[in-house]
Amino acid sequence: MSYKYEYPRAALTVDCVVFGLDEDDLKVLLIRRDMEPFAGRWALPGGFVHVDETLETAAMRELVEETGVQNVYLEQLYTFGDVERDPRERVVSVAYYALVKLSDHRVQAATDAREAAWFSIDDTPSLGFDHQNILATAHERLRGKVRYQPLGFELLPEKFTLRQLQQLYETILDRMLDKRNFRKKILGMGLLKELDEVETEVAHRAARLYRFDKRKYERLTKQGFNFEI
Amino acid sequence: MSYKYEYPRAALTVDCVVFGLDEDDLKVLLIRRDMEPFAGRWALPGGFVHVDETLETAAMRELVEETGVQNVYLEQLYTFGDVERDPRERVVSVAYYALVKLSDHRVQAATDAREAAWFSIDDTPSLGFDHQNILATAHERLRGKVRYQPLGFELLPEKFTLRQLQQLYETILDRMLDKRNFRKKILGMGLLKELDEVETEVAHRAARLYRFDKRKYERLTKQGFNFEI
DNA sequence: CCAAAAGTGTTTCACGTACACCCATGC
DNA sequence: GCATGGGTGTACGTGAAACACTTTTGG
Repeated sequence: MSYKYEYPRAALTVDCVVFGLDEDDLKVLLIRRDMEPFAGRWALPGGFVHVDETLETAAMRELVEETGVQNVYLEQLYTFGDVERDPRERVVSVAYYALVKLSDHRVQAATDAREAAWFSIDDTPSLGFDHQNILATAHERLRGKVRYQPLGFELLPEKFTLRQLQQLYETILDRMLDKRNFRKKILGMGLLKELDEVETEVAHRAARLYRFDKRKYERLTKQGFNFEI
Repeated sequence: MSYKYEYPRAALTVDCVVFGLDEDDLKVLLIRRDMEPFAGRWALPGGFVHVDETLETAAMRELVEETGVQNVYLEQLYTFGDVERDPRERVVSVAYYALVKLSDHRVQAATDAREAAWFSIDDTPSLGFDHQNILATAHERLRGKVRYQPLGFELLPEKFTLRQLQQLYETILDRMLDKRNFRKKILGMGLLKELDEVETEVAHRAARLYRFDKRKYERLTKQGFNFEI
């Protein structure tokens, strides 16, 4: 108890909403709390911001510590500052959302000492604090932003089929898309590099694999191009 | 010096980017600092968050205290948390942006004891802290959002002409719009109520006045309507 | 009567949308 | 050979964009 201030100060935390895509199921990574308050309840990974680290650094650090998740797309979501959002004391939380390639992270999340698990976004347990609210805000942001920014590729493996990509949009936007129109539009942007590979281990004709050309996207963006599905 | 904590804590502030529209000039409200650091320099209005008030409350309180601005559209922008952004100590700032009807606030801002003034967005003085960065972020957000949400009306008087509205979009989006197409589109949405009044004190044919029908907008939004210019 | 801005329709083109069949592959 | 999904083109309608002149009013 050795840090003193003239006025009382709110504590500052970060919380992370980690999204992953499992076939046609949007999932979120939760941890089970081992301390009060809300001990035993599921919650978003997160924790206190150290005084000598940036907010983004804190978010990444907590993600690694609590879930093993690393090297992911991370973006600030919103800052939640209701006075009573934490029963202990005044805590302001800067929320982030992360997009991970589930194929890379399926195992790691389970190997940590703390209990971490993926839940379908529509079937989450009751969460502590105002985390239900944070989760809903993140979901809404993802739905809104995925149409205008190439976020979706962060949820897929490096190499993917057009069907996977279409399914991603159908899952997140929650509506069916026409196959021919979808392919016309996405290929018409010229941002997908067609690979000389096809998917394997499927019991039917194998689909061609593509890779997102991030360099080209950045180049076009500077020239006024706008991504849109 | 009486509040003690086990770990050091960042201080928490709010900063506000207040936009106003003066004819065809987008302006921002700045205050001149009377204390170190950056004493004498211009900066965004803002200040420390009290431990018993929400972030939004703090932003509104600081706005009133420092500029006299009241009853404005206020929205959270982003939280800035670089470690060295304040030379005194670690300070995390939650930034908000506000849209005001300049006609209502032109006088008040100047009557406060502290010096406050409106600057053209493209001609601001050098700002203290990372406020130049916050300002740029807010400007970008406004430009991006004004096309998809009826934010613009917050910058105009209750009653306005179509010319004023078009000029608003031209100013914020920084490109010319076709008069006939603009009118067709905006009137086609059915969100403007045509009044039985015309502008006064102009040296030519007076234009009809309109009012934005917020109720109708909210009703349509629930039915899936999307505002777009 | 002149200056200044208000107000008004039509044509063209691009793009979104709807829609159905053959093909390649693994079992 | 059959089940499964991969891959492909066209027709139609809607909406965006380009574009110029007449009307009203105040001075």
